[in-house]
Amino acid sequence: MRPTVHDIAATAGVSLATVDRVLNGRPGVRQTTVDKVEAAVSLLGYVRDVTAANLARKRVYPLVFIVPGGPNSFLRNLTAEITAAAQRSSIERTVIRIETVPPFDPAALVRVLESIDPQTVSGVGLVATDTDDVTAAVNRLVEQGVPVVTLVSDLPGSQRVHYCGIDNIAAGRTAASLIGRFCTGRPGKVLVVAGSMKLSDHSERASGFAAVLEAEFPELGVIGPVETNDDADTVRQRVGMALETGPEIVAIYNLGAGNRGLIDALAQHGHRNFAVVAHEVTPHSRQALADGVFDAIINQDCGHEVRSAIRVLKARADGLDPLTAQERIRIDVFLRDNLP
Amino acid sequence: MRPTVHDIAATAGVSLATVDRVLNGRPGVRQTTVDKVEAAVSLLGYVRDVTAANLARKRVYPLVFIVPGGPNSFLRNLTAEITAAAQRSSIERTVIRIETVPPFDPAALVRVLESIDPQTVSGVGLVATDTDDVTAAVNRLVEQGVPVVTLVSDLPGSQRVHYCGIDNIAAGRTAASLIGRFCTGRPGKVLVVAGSMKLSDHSERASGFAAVLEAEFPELGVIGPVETNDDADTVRQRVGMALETGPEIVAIYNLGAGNRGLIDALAQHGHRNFAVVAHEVTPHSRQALADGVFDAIINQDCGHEVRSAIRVLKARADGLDPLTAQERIRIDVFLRDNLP
DNA sequence: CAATAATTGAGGTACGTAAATCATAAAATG
DNA sequence: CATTTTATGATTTACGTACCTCAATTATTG
Repeated sequence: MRPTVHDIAATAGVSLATVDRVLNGRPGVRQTTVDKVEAAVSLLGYVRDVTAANLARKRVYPLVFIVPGGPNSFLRNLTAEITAAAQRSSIERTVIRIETVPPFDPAALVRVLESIDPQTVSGVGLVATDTDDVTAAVNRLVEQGVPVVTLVSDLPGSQRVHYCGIDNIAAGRTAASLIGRFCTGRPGKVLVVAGSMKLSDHSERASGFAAVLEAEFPELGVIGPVETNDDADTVRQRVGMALETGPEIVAIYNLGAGNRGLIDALAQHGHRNFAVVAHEVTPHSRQALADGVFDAIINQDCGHEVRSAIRVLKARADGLDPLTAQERIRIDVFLRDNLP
Repeated sequence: MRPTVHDIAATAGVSLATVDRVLNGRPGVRQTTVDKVEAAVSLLGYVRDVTAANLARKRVYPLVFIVPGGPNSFLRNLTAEITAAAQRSSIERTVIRIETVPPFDPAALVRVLESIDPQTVSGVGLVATDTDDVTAAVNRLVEQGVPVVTLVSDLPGSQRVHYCGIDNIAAGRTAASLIGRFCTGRPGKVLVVAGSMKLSDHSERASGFAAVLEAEFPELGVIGPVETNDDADTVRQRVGMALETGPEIVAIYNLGAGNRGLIDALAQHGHRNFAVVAHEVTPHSRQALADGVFDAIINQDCGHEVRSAIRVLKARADGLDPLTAQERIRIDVFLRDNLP
């Protein structure tokens, strides 16, 4: 049987009340007594029964998630996963509030971050735009004792306690490997389409992609990245233009959203056997992969990301270190045949 | 606040004891009273607080896992994951016993299955050999009320309550897609290496692979599958022989274990730019991928499989339906650049 | 109708922890 | 040394559920 607080009290030769004071960092215990209790804890290998503790203290974790609005399928899916997590609230003792902000609007993000009350909120998750004002607002929250995690897109210079998302440099490198091999020696250009270089996930993908292409597939050059603000119509126009004016294009890497626009552009153009790699499984991209319009999709499981974010925030709210090694989000590579 | 048994008792107009009798299926309650209580439950949306319930009943789940022994890296890793889960036992209220059996020995597997006491064991997980005697032994256990799950390799004709592993037909198809694309039009033969066609995972991969290759890449033919019993030395010999006598080989798909032997054979042969796809990330296969000897690795995360198996067995032991949709194990595709 | 059986209520204890109160003991202060 | 402060002990209640006992009520049977 695993040891309980009673066992600790007995072996340390102190009362239950003192054990409780030590374990929960309450004042009024001499250092020598603290040491005695901690010795007993490590001797017996005591671990607090978190479920019993939560039961006793009626703990809840009020969390806030900030997600950009707009039609982006991936972000809507992310929001749906947060909502699903909110519905498990009663089981997980979380109280989740979702704040929607206009996309590509750092100022709005900052306003929401500043409206958060450190007294009543025990953790914040956000999809960040990598700008100085957002970084500052995040740092301010963290300094007030509110753990903040970034989702999908990181804020590398900030004090955020964790990033819940894929390694985007590796994702870009993977895309380059795939495109390079799918083209096998055929020289030409790769059109790179991005949403915004202000999003660190996009800029990281672009740099990883360019690095591998240059090093391993010198016969392929890069056109772009073309910025589209993740708008499908813009993607359609820019890709259409590029395909007409650049006959040497043999592959396309869309590292941002707006896959619908890419699919439309390719349909208009009459397929010229491009190698096409895109990001995120959505209804449209899934269909394109099944139809052979896309060759591969690089995906991040946003359900995993949300659940990981919640675990990390809860752990930090309790002053624990989350097992960071177990919270790594994998880069999924989907071909037509392993699409779930 | 979420409703408690007290709330149920109050709205149903019965005592706490009666609510308890209904919720836990204890006898001695009139049907009309049962209905009243159940009406209150669904009216208030009551969900039992599992943590409090487990605390009160001091529930433990004694589980048995049966894994083949031998040097197979993947299976050793699987065993390590089960051991890791066993170390979380006190938290998860499981008591896990690991039984090691000789590999490729159905009779030994049957003996262990028959030694299991349905009274004291609340669930069993095993890596199955797909033979009739094993199927029969599994069915006997299930009929005695012990839920059984298969890990890694399924037992399709049996009564096992769940299969914790990847879709191996899809895995084979994915391998074919990758090899087909990596060869882009270059005609030739693909050498297929397997452990044993008695393992349903291996035979399913082989059939998925052959199907896609025939349908989509008619310029590529199949040699094999060569059976090796997952022994690295045998793999080395058989691959070496094949490469010498079959100069038209352009790609290799090892759908079984023994990657070490494959790597050795390729090294001896002096690389002739084969497209090589193998299964499972192990220290050797990881190195081979990094070195460019392998082009892709198809992987299943055995940590996920073990955790999923435990969740399913616990749920079934409590008479609950596990959320099968959430227990699907993904097919990971790793290239050099997205290897974790 | 009485005897018996089936059903329900009332109340308690337990699980492991949190958190509070109040009394007592020890240490520090003047 | 008396007084104040600080530490500690002893005890209790609570969280939501399980499970037990015993008494009381209601149905069912002969």
